[in-house]
Amino acid sequence: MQSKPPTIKDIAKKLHLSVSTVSRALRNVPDINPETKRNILELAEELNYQPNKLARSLRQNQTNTIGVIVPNLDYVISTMVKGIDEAALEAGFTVIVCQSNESFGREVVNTRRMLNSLVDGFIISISSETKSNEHFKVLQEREIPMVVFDRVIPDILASSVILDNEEGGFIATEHLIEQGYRKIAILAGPKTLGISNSRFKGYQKALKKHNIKFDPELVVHCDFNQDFAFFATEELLSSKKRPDAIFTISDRMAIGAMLAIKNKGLKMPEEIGLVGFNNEPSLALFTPSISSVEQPSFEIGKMAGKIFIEQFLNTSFSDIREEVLKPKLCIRESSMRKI
Amino acid sequence: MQSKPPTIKDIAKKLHLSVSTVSRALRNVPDINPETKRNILELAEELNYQPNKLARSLRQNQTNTIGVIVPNLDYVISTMVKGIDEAALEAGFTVIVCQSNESFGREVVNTRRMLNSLVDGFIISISSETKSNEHFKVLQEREIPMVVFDRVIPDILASSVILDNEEGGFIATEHLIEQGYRKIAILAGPKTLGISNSRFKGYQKALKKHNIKFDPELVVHCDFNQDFAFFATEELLSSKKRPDAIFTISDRMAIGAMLAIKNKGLKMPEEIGLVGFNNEPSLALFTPSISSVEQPSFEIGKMAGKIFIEQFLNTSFSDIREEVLKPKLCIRESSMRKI
DNA sequence: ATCGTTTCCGGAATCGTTACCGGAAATAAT
DNA sequence: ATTATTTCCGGTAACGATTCCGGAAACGAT
Repeated sequence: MQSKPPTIKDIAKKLHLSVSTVSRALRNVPDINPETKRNILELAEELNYQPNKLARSLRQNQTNTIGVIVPNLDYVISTMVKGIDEAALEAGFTVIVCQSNESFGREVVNTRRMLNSLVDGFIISISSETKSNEHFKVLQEREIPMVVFDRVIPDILASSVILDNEEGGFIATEHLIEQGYRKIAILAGPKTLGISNSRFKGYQKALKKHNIKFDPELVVHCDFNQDFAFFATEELLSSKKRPDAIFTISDRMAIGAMLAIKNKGLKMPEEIGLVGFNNEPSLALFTPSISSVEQPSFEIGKMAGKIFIEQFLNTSFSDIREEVLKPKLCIRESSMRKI
Repeated sequence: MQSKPPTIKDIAKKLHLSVSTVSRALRNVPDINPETKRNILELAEELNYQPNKLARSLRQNQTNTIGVIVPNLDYVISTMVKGIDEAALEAGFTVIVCQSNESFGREVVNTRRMLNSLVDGFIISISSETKSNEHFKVLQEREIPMVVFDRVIPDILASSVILDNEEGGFIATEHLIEQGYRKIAILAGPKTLGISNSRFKGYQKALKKHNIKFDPELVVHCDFNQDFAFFATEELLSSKKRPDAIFTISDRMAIGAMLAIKNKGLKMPEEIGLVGFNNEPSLALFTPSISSVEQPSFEIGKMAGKIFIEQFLNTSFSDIREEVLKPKLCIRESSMRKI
């Protein structure tokens, strides 16, 4: 009994019209008698007609779909994706999300697969492995719209929406300094990532401003990973130069650090301070609750989406935009030594 | 300078062949001279030819894409989706994920939109609002393959993969009983959801087995929501019949409950026990760490994916399968009163 | 009455691919 | 040598929509 979904042809036949007339009625174009249009729309409604998107996209060479490529779907990024989603929805676009799982290979594959006429363009946050940008240059040659966000791609001509990561590193560090901490360690992320370096730079800037000598031994580069952070912290705590505060550039790392601190039996915030980055909701639930740098994730995503749409609709060559949004410090128990 | 991507036609023209020959070479079909096939493949490689999926899908009336509709992307469900992803990848399928955000309306819309020739079938976990299943009956009439998982749809003929939720409720409750708790409250989810009721049933069964009288006042139905759970727990704790243990059917609710318990100044697990459901990773990080029922999420997803593929490839009418996987209790500090 | 303009519609090409049919050439069988 | 069978390839019609072109009918103006 399986009946195929009705097509434009079925409607045309039943009303003794041509497919072109039906097509005109179904879209919002002139050159159509209001009455016949009404008839067509009625029958379409009755048959529950739904246009075949494949056919339309094939013909129009346009899919009204944005390909979003992200390294993972953690709290921050999934919030950003929601922002993209909202911007897309408002413009009648659909979003397809692909995780690269921090793998360069999958990033390349995903880009290629989506490019096969599935999407009109891309909104991208690169994987931590990604160093080359060859696979994106192909897109540029074909003039396929592209916006990068969060983790941007160096040396590529595309609009970008990012957090002011340097500012984030700065306010976190300065806050610790103001709370009286002096030997502040940083758990920085992988050196390959721009966001790591920017946050690290902000850290250094804050130290300099307050005349605290920068000590390279208090810097640990490790993966965005709770376990790595745990071990790194253990090592820091048992070294001669035991820090009296730790700034981690992600919350996962902050949690790892906290576990190590608890293990060591140190009191927080009295003996050691801690500030994370991202402000994931669970931070408020720990004892002590953990301070963190909050970023406007949803807004970043939404802005990326809006810029994409804008550039897509602008047939004329639109300008490259670089949006930088400001972070905000969220102070909790883990770093509140002074009342 | 934007050059359109090469098509099968371009290849044909350059090699003075017909498109049908090229098409044959590009697929794995006989009726082709090995040498010409080699030539074609070489040129395709050189031009970096990628088949246009839209055209292929339009022609074949098949997209090799599975539409996955979920109420949200929390820890458990996103793990399940990863399982689906893996099964799909192995079979050469792509997955498109859509969140209904627990809204019936969006579920219907998403289903309809995806159905417009974007997907070959569905793997679904319904929203908590969903009561009617009309929008799925349409799928059945068109014989569109469909597998339900996690939260199943009542009264519909489709294969399903779920957790043994009754067993989950049972082992959690029995564990609390074995730890000496007697007045065990349950924060059950929305009454509309099958999983709520099953877990509740398991709870009752455990009480009965151990000859503990069931007390309806210790049952609270509320949303899967940390705040609701917080207030519900506050109320429970200040009532005459203050419970000495709480079983929540989700971890979010467990966290809410724990906050209320801490607020009240009760000692855990000495004065009150707590067991959650889902075993989210953060549970281990709280003090005290929270016990929870773990489900094999990835396996559930992967099995759903496999069954889908199987049914899709089986043109003959395949059997309805009902897979029920077993949960596992993960005991932590929040419920360990006896050593 | 003639010509020009609108208004409205149909025909046909097109998007890139696959599927079916048939036919020429080469090979095998009688 | 004739027939039968492979082997390999081309032509063409789909799939379902959009788009361009042109033309018939209706209307208006002179």
